[in-house]
Amino acid sequence: MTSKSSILRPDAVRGTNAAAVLQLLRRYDSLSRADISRQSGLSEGTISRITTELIGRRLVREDGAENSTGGRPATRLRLDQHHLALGVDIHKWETRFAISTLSGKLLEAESCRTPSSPMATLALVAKQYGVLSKKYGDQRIVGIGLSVRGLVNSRTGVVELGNFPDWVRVPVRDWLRNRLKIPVYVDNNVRLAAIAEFDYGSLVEIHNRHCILFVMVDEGIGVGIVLEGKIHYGPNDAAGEFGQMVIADRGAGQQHNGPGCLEQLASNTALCERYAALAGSSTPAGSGDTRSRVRRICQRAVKGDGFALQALSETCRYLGIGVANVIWGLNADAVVINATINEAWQLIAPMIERQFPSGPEIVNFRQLVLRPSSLGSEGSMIGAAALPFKNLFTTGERSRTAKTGA
Amino acid sequence: MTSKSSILRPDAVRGTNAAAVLQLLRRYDSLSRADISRQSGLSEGTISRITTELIGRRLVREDGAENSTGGRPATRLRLDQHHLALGVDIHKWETRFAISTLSGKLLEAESCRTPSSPMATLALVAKQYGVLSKKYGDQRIVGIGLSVRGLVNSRTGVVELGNFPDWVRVPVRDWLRNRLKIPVYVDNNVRLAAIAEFDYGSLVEIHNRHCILFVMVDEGIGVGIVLEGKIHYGPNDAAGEFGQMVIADRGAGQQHNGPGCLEQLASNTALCERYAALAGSSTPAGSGDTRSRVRRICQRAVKGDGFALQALSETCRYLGIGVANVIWGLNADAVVINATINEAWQLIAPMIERQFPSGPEIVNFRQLVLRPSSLGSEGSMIGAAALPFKNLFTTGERSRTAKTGA
DNA sequence: CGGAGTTTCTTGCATTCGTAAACTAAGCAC
DNA sequence: GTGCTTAGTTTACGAATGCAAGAAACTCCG
Repeated sequence: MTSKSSILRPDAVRGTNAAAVLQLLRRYDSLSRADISRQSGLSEGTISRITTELIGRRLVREDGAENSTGGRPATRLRLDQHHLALGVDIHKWETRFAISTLSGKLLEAESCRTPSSPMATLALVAKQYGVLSKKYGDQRIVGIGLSVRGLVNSRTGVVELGNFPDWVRVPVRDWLRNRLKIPVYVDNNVRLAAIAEFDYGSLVEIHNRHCILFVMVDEGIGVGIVLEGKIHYGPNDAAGEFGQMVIADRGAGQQHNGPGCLEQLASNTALCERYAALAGSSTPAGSGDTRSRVRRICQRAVKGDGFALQALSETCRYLGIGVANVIWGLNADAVVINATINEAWQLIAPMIERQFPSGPEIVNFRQLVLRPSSLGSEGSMIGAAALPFKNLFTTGERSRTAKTGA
Repeated sequence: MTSKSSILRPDAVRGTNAAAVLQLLRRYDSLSRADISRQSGLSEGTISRITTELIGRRLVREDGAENSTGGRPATRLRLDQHHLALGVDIHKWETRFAISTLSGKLLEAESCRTPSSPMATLALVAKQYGVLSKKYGDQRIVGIGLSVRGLVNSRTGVVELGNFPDWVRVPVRDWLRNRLKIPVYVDNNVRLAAIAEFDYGSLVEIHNRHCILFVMVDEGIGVGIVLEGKIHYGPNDAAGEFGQMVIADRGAGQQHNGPGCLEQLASNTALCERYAALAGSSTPAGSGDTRSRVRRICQRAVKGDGFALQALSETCRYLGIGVANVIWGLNADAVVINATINEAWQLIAPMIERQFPSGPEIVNFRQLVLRPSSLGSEGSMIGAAALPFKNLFTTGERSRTAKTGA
């Protein structure tokens, strides 16, 4: 396996380099051929040939000219907006749809209540695709990407165990692909948000980083690990469950989701319970879902409410310990937090950082960057809608999408 | 950065494929050209060209013929034993030297007391190289690999902070290279042992695995993370310090090597203290170094000694929690333990495994393999001695070593 | 206004790969 | 010895990149 996958063929070269060109255009939005040549190190001739191919495939588009700097003015190249993808983000109560371009811009978004059964949900996706496919004309939507909460096998496209009833071993990809005859991709929402943050987020410092921890806190805690620009899936597509990490062992027997694990100590639920315990039953703790309760706690903390501050501080202490644990092991150089408590970022950032050891001999935490997510709750959606384009940016994917248009 | 590193040139193809061929020969010891073609998927013609080049560079050698299976008998190919590397494993008290071949076999080993200062140690290495270089004749020793305990930057070859006095920012690589004019490589002992286990170890199940945790327990705890056959260094070459992971937070302020961290709970030192506390001062707990004390505890546990068993059990419980924490996050599919307590493997394996959650919905721990290290204390040495050959197995490294012999 | 200088982009040729297929080599079986 | 089978080599061909020459387009300056 290791041997076969590391084999190279001459025709794989073009694919890889074309992917690198597309990546550059995604990051810098607009570049001339000469710019690409300088950035990539490939010769101008090669870039010229690659771009004409990409323009022919309608992946890249010429877009006016730069001002001259004393010579022939450069032609601006951008990602073409021709190809579209349908992104679907399935929450517990709400399912959202969006159309996205190659550059990750969402053209239109729509949302509706999530049907009660998995199959009804898939049927809804199929119906929505039908409508949009007609609206945008022939062949423009090249694929569907779905974001699902829970355990997803992205290789088989099967939702093994969703975070909602009845989502057990649902063959999402095959069902939709057989019905709609277009490529379908499925992945976990945390990983998708992590990838979106890296590929389409606006945090400039992130792009140069080699090992990024993307921490999503909601009613659970999940971590997306981005290594050298690629997400780490693990052999069973189950990596990132650091929420189960035991950080406050009390001697009891170990079990799934036990009392001392990170998720039990630092999730939104934990924060709410902690606040309720402190403030007593006098405050309306039980109203609304967890997320809006957390928002209210944040607002009170910002105003100086002692109970809110204390609850937030304790929660962040545990979150900081958890993140620090992982940094010790992976030597991550960037941590991106996607959490409801980001609302009070100015307060929580130092609370988390306080748990990071410092000192002249501690090298793991040097140059570490801690940032709030730049995409917020849009992350999984953008990641989902980018899934059908993923191969273009990694292998160049010669055969599909092609149509050798023109 | 990401863009430049992902660029491919046509001439990089040969290097990559040659490296794949060498990897195959390393794993299977002996293969015919036809075998290599089948295993790699490359055509027979290409393999023929690659092997003649490798034979010319004295990296591969023909070695007799197989018995015929009805046609022309196959010519056996093996890694050539011509090129040698000097491996140096620096412990606190002892420094060991060994000569290794391309296939990772140690030809001769020698050891002596580690000098008190870093520079005296390097001078000793230089002297030893001089002796061996003469003994083995011209140019046969192509490089030196050093294994050092502590924080090592393998890119710069600088020992940032060794686990012995005065080893602070020692430019090991440059000092030796300038003096001896041959390539010098330095790395951390845990990572080297991890790589050795994967590349040269005899655990067959390990080779197919995608994410391996190599856990080394001594007076501290370090973890080597092997992803897709390559070790994870992290941006500052500081990954693997899971020994600092907090697993039993007691509310105290977080600090380096604090009381609740894995290393404090599951290292050899912790086991000794635990046993001493249980058995009281009646037993000779203080005699010998930690490692031999741990060996004695293991022997007693095997014989059924209650205190020894309890101490071992508690220690393994923590070790199991720590390993489980990492598996949740990385979804590793193999764990290799290199520890003094491996002596009582039959006892400790179930103690560790007891901390691994199981159940139909737990996918992270499915198909997980837990094994004792097959190389034991030899690991770092083998890894060190393999360092000078590393590039051959990854990029094919056309220029160096070459000499275009013959 | 026109030529020199400059920067951008394209095109033809040499080189380096791998594949496919023809071809040589070497053993077995009858 | 003749066919059959497997192993290994060689040659023609297609696909990439780099290099260098040339075409294109704009500025500057006399």
